[in-house]
Amino acid sequence: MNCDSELEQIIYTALTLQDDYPVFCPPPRDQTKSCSSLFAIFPDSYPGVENQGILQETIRELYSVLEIPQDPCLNRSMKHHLLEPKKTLSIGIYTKPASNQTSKGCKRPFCEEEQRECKKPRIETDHFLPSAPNRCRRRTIYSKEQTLFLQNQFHLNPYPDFVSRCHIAKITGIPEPRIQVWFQNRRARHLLRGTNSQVPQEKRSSSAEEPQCFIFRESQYPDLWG
Amino acid sequence: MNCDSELEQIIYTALTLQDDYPVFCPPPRDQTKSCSSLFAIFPDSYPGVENQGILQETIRELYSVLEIPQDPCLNRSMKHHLLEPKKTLSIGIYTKPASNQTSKGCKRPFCEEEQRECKKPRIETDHFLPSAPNRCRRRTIYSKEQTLFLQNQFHLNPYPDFVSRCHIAKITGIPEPRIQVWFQNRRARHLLRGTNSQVPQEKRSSSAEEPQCFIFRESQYPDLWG
DNA sequence: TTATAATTTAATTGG
DNA sequence: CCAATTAAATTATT
Repeated sequence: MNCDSELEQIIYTALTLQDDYPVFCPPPRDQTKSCSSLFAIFPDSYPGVENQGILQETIRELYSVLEIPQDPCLNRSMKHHLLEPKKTLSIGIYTKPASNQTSKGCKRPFCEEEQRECKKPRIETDHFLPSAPNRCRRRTIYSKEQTLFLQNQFHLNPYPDFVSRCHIAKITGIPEPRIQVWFQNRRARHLLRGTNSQVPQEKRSSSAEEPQCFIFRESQYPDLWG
Repeated sequence: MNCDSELEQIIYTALTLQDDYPVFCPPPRDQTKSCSSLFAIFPDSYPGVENQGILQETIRELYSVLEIPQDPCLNRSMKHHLLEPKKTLSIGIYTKPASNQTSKGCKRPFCEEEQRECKKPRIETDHFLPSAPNRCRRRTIYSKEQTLFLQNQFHLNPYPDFVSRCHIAKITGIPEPRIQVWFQNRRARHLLRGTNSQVPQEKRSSSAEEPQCFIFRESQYPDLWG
């Protein structure tokens, strides 16, 4: 896979995260300044990438659609891919130092107490947090076709790396962090780990060998492409 | 609480699991060899525990009563407590490498397909597995006193940890996994949908402070002590 | 039918 | 990444 196609995958997957981030990230303090300050963090050039202009534009669109606030909330795999210095695709997104607000690296939506209240029907919780639509994301249900596809992918490789998860995310339309969680839970339930059996038995694929070839033909999962 | 009393609690609780494991674990292939091969997995000594002989004997009894097959099926909390290397109470139960049968680490009773069949009225499932009495455990009923005690404990702390659940299990005679399920269901019913009030409202106890003191005086629950 | 035990699964936390 | 546990939703029993 060349750089451009990989970049395309990553950006596409990042775009699918947009449903997550309005929940995870509080809105920026000053809406008027958010855009300019946000775009200012991009470097002027990205060595190793050919179409600089398109890349810049795509990244701006990426951030705009994601509604990433001053402190970008990317998950670890995302950060790793975007910030990895040795990759030829190193983009280099920098985060501004937190000013006054205690910006926690928020992969998690809320602290413990807020989480408690989140479980209640929310009668008295909406007198603040004006723009937050619904702070409770929980419990997304995947369709039959999505689950079937995930199960098939799990059978092929129960340990997909970030790029593979991006592929799966693109096909299923599920954000990549949800894919990651799904595989974690699936491994916990259906993969006996740690115990002794040295039978082949769905093992973590060796990092040395080529990642397993996934079946991404549309004809096999027409419902996902409806 | 010293090591011996904690060990006593854990072992007692493990013994109360006996009703669960004949369902969770398939019977060993060869009944005549199960005992000897089972006892062989114990180490010769347990550093940090005083009464080695009594401990050995207790563990043998533990395994015997639990009818644990070659691949012990302990739930995760149990494994964590029994295998935790830094605990002074580290017992160190080893599992034999699986020989020919595909032994799964089963917290769940059956695999996915078998699990499906369990939900059905079971018409065709009993032509094999001769000694299994009833593969569907479901629906234990707790006595008035047990329920009352659980409710009181729930009022004191709706989130008991493993050790606390072991205490409750010992007093009530209910296996620890059932205790856990009971608290989960209780929280779902009486904690979350409480549209009523942000008053003290039964919150998860902070991990910093001492775990709440449970009332374990026999005089309060005479019926539980026969 | 209601109450509730049990099951499944996505999500969270901490290491 | 894993282990443990949670809430949410559902299933199923009494």
